[in-house]
Amino acid sequence: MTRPAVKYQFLLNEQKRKATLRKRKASLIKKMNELKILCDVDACLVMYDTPEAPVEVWPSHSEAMRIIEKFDEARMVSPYPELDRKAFIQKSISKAEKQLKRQKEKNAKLLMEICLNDINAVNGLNPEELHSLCGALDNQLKLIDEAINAKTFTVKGKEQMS
Amino acid sequence: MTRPAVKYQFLLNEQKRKATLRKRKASLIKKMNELKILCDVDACLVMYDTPEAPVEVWPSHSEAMRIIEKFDEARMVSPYPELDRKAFIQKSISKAEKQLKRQKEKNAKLLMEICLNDINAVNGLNPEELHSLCGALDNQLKLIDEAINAKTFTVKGKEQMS
DNA sequence: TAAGCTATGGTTAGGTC
DNA sequence: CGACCTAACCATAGCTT
Repeated sequence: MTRPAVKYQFLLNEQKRKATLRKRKASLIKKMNELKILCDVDACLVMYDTPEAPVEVWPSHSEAMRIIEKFDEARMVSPYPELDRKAFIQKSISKAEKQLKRQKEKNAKLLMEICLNDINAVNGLNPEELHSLCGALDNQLKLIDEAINAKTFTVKGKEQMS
Repeated sequence: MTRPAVKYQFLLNEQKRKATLRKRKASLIKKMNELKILCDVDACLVMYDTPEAPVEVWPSHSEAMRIIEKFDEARMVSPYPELDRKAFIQKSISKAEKQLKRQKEKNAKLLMEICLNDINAVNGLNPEELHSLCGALDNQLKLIDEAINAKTFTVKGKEQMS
């Protein structure tokens, strides 16, 4: 990046490579955390140096697992193909319940932040910004409704199964 | 970051948040790719905006799956607990073979890069740098040996099973 | 081997189109 | 909504310790 003294490619010098890896890894994680805070996205990073090296995950083991589960869902493939249909749906219900819980926590956190930290900021907002804020709150409420509906639907599916 | 006009936290203004997400996401991926090239690490990023939004993965779907498999291994838990022992070990063999293939590809790529692109750089290296380069090549050879040994061991295990 | 420093240049918030 | 621009601001290669 900064002052690329040599060509922009694999660093043959092992010492330089290690130093660069250490510095840039820290920066990369910092950037990811900033993005998570600023935009409230879910993100995780999985990295390893060599196939023999231990895997490193950010921001945490548990959050990475949670986010990667979403990735598995997106593949439209059950990560547990051996489970029968009933067990898989029960698993989905459990997942939906956890998601609802997380959504509630997020909403509560957002409201707390607004109430505790941004009361002055809210007072100082212009009409357009206030409109945006209202929109954001509406979105949060909508998300709560959707999560509740999703749960209701899932529970109905469960009842139909048994 | 740059000119943080407001507080460093969740961006309430949706338009600003989207713009920031777009810009920073691109930078984050760029940084990750730079790190992968400069230091030859395996890394992937999994991210989604809201639980309803589609999952985004970098650098690619297939590479993310490969890297996340390594993550599953690190959990010391089989992602397929229902498979019997024989099937699981066969799966491990297949994985080891793929890993050996990747390692060979990496070594070939490294040697090609040195031969094709860095012949002048190698000529211009001072004794200390040449020493580092030799060390790096030794490491590569060592990794090849280790991969071969790992495969041999695995194949033996397979034979013992049948 | 890693931490601290600094000049250089890459990143990015805000504005315009 | 996003592409483009510019003035800050920040990341980081090369050194030193």
